[in-house]
Amino acid sequence: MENKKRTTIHDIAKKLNLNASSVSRALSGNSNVSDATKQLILKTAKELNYRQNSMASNLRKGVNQTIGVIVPRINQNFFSNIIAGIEEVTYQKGYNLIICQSNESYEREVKCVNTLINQHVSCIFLSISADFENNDHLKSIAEHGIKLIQFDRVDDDLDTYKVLSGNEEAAFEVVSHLIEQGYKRIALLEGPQNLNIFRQRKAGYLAALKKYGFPIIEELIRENAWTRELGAKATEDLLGLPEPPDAIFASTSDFAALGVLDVAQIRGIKVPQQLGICGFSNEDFTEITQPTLTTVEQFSNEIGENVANLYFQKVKKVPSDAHNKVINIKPKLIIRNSTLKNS
Amino acid sequence: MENKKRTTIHDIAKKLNLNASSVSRALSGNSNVSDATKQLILKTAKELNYRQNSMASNLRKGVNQTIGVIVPRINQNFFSNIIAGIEEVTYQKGYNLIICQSNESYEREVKCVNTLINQHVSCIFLSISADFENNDHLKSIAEHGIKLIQFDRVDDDLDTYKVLSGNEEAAFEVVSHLIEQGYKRIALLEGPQNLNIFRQRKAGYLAALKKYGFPIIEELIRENAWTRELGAKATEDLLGLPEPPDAIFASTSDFAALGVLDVAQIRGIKVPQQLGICGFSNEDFTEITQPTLTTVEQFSNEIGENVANLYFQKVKKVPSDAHNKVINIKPKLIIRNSTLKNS
DNA sequence: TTCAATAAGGCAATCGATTGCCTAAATTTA
DNA sequence: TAAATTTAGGCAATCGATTGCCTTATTGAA
Repeated sequence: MENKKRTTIHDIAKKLNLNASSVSRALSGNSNVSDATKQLILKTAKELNYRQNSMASNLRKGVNQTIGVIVPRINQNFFSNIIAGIEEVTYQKGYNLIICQSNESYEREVKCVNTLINQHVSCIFLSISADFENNDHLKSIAEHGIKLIQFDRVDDDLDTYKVLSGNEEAAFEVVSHLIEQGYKRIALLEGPQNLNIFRQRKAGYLAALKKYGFPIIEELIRENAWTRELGAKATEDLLGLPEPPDAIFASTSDFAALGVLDVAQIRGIKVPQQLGICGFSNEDFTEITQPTLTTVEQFSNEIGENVANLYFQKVKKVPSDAHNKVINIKPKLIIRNSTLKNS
Repeated sequence: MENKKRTTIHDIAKKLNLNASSVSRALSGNSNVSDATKQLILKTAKELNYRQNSMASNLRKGVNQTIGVIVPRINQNFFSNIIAGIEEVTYQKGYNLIICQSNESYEREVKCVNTLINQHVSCIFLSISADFENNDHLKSIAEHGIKLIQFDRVDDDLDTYKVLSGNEEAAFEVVSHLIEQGYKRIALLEGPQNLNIFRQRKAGYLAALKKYGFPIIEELIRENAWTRELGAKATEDLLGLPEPPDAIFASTSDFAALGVLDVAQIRGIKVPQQLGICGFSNEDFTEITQPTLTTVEQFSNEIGENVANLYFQKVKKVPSDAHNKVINIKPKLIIRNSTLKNS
């Protein structure tokens, strides 16, 4: 049933008593083929159901219209929206996407990189995994003549184009907003500090405290609270302090903020009156909770579009220029009820 | 700075005064190479930073360890979870994934298929777009010797392996549950009927009504309500009827159910006492709403895993057998407060 | 010591498309 | 009409890896 043999340009050539080179030229719209034979070739190509073999073509031409994308998890809103944004642009350009997920594992990230190198992709778009160890694998990308664009979670030490979200500014805005709403003891749920994004968010938190002359209270800063459960657990701890916080900034994610809200509801603590809560990323559910959650919109789709456009407009064209350039996608503070103490 | 030339097996051969064939054999772990030279080759391969060119290898071997996936939208939870499930399996097998989104457009779906055919992927996993027109493009997949597995939204006319969610059974269960809770006039928000999944959900709805001897009331069945906004609009209409429904089954999605809930809250209608609401797909937010939403869990991750396993266990091995086989992933009714009138 | 069997590795074709170079025919120009 | 130029299309190498076949060299058996 299955035609194992696919038709090649040689089949077309044989049928028309021509040489494969003419067929190739006709199909690629090249000159040096008369209009009559060109039409004939196109017609028989259609008849024989011919499809170009991209592998052969790419091999010969030494290029590959394929881009590799590595993200920690495909099925996280933030990343799947970035991928959607990337895909929108690359599709227009006729490029293919090979998508890999590192599952937050360094080992697996290395394997993904190796696979993509073997595939000779023309560029890799990467957001590093949570247990990032070192950038040897990223260096080897360049060694094999492959471009690299980092986004969101990046290795600062590496000299590549980067597309970032303004994490520090956003966190600064969040904390400023909390302070202006009258909150006095603001706790921070922070993520793994080997990731730039969490370092930056913490920096923004600290900068805002400093600006307003607030003291830095170490016991109000909690590490590794990035799931709903961990957010809840950290909140239990915080609320058990002799001097508990009156606001919690879940800088890790909206899920952590949800965990905070869970605990507040269980304990009958009024949000935002007794406790202010702010998350990060503007997940869908943040406008459904009671009260609705203040959060930060990161424009993930735009981040993806920018990454892809960066490749086509800069990296692909002027490779030597592709160093240490950073694009910042400015996030936006979305103020909702969970922090509106004053209103 | 960039080493444009990547090392090939010929470079290694030249350096060691060997023939490329020996290098190839050594690297592929083949016999016919002495252990001494094999070690030598592996060592120099590492020194020269050699990476196999998958394109060349695939071309020669006539195979391609790549699978194409086409989904309506990458950034929809249901689909991104399926992709994550697929990726988990294919990654283990050393296969790559090329992911495309049709954006619910038939034209674009056709283009995606063509791209994947050109890429010589070994199999395509597909869920059809909402404005599906005909299956010509799907037929051409087989004509080019490429396997096809359909999942979730499938073309029934086509003779392929399929992985489905038990939509009809699930809808039947939903409506039975509503009836058992004492709801008397149950409305249906339905999706485009050219998609099998929505036809099946409607069939389940009708079957349940029939079983319980309930009449089919056409004015309670509303088409194309699959977003939050459209769900809200349909609800406004329904509640404006002389005899409004006392339950609404948003078979299209949880988002539509959310729209229903919006309207109920605006109008001060008590859920579940005055109006029962049930959604579909078990989105994260359904357990956050007030009241929590009854819905259907589809186990999207498992669907993805099944699709991929199907390929490796059946389709790849016994191609001739790959016809008209259907795997059903049984969904589960998640009963929450929005339909618990009795309790 | 001789012959057979095995091991090690080279040669060259192949996968399918592309492209530089060359030739023959057709067309233009002088 | 002859020379110059353009056009059409063939030839063969190439991209990098693989593999069937063949040739030596080596080992073992008789």
